[in-house]
Amino acid sequence: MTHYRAVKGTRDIFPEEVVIWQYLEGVVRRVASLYGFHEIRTPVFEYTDLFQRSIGATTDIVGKEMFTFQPDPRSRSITLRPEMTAGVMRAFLQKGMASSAPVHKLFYISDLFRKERPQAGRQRQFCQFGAELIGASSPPAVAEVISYMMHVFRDLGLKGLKLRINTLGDLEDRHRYREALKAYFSPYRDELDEPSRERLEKNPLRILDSKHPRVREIVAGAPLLTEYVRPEARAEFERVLGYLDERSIDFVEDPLLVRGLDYYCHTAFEVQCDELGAQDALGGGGRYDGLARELGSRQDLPAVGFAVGMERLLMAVEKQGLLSSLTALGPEVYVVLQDAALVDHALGLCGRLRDAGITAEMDLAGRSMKAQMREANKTGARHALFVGSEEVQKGVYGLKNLSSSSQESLDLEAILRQLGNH
RNA sequence: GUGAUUGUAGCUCAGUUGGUUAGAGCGCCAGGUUGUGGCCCUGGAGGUCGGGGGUUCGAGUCCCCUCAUUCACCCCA
Repeated sequence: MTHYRAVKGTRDIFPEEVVIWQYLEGVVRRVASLYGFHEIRTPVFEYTDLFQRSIGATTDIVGKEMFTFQPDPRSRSITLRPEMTAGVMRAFLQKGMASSAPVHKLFYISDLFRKERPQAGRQRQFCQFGAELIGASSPPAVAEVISYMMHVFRDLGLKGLKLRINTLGDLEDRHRYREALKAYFSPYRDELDEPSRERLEKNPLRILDSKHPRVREIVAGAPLLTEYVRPEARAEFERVLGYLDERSIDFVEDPLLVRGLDYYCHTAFEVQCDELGAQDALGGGGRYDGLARELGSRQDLPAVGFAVGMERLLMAVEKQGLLSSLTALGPEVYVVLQDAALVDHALGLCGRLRDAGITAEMDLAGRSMKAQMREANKTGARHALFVGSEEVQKGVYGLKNLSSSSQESLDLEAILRQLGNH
């Protein structure tokens, strides 16, 4: 054990596991193209104020979880992105994408950074896939985004996920509700836990999803957001639910669901998975119509999006035993040499095979034949190709099928012809 | 940031009331006769017992500190 370890909250992904990641990413990309979402990649860091402005200065993310630094004393502070939406919107506005088409559908698979204490399902560097639909946030647009997300889960074979959904109303609804909550909670002030007490002033909505037992009791009697959402907003929300029904997407309405980021309004949703332990949110999202203006856009840009934790997705898929058939493919041919003097010739053979599109490997450590055969077996190679002085002389090699153990002598042309067909 | 947990070979773990050269399984490497794998057999390499200090004739085993891990709170993906 060296004393160099991966930094707290980060981890390495080795080849065996990379196979799983590639599979997940593949599904995400394939389904994205089904819906017409196009991939975007933005820088891993942004100017700090972008996040302060978009996510909200009072949120935990901005308050204590960002990796922030200054490249040098005179330059602007920059921050490792703690989420993707802000950066995507910034890129969108910077390029003026709004003027090239009214609606854009973007998706991403990107690494994010948050300085939290690591735990099951939570790391300091983690990956999310997500989508942002910018330019519309009508019920069909919201349904489109949720459908994409659920489609990915469905294609992976995930079962028993719980989609919780709620409407936060528009800014005015929220404002009125906020005041009502303040009025309701104030008498209980002394019974609230420390964090909830702080939120009472800054962001009372967040008290609603507290896990503190006593706070939950108090919350049970609190006025519901539903009562403050005006009929028009409610009607829109109903349309969203209608579309979900039509697409057979199961959901549960949850009036207590409030998402943590300031920019959400109207529809908000979250997907839970029991198999994940304490951090059971697989993903979440919602509408953020006000964000573009918040970031300086002169026009309103309605938008909806979501993000799903890839590590959590991987855990869920693993827990549900959905990865059994995933294994890395071994080479078509493992070249086995009888004597170290023949490396040059073997190397040449490997080259010919590879040029013909046939995967080929050989021993690079000068090991015995027995060791080479064991290695061939271990790599999962389908054939062993024997190279000895006799073979080299005649130009005919032994090609052994490693699963049937049958072997035949063939010249290079015949080998290429036989293996090239697959 | 708070609480708890664990820390012995690459991995999973044993290690007896503190007592001679710290063990197993798996993995790895090499052999099992003359140019050929999977099973099996034999042998081998590999450990500052997380680190530091203390108690003791003697500590992997007890005490303190420290670092790291894991889980939970908080929050979120």
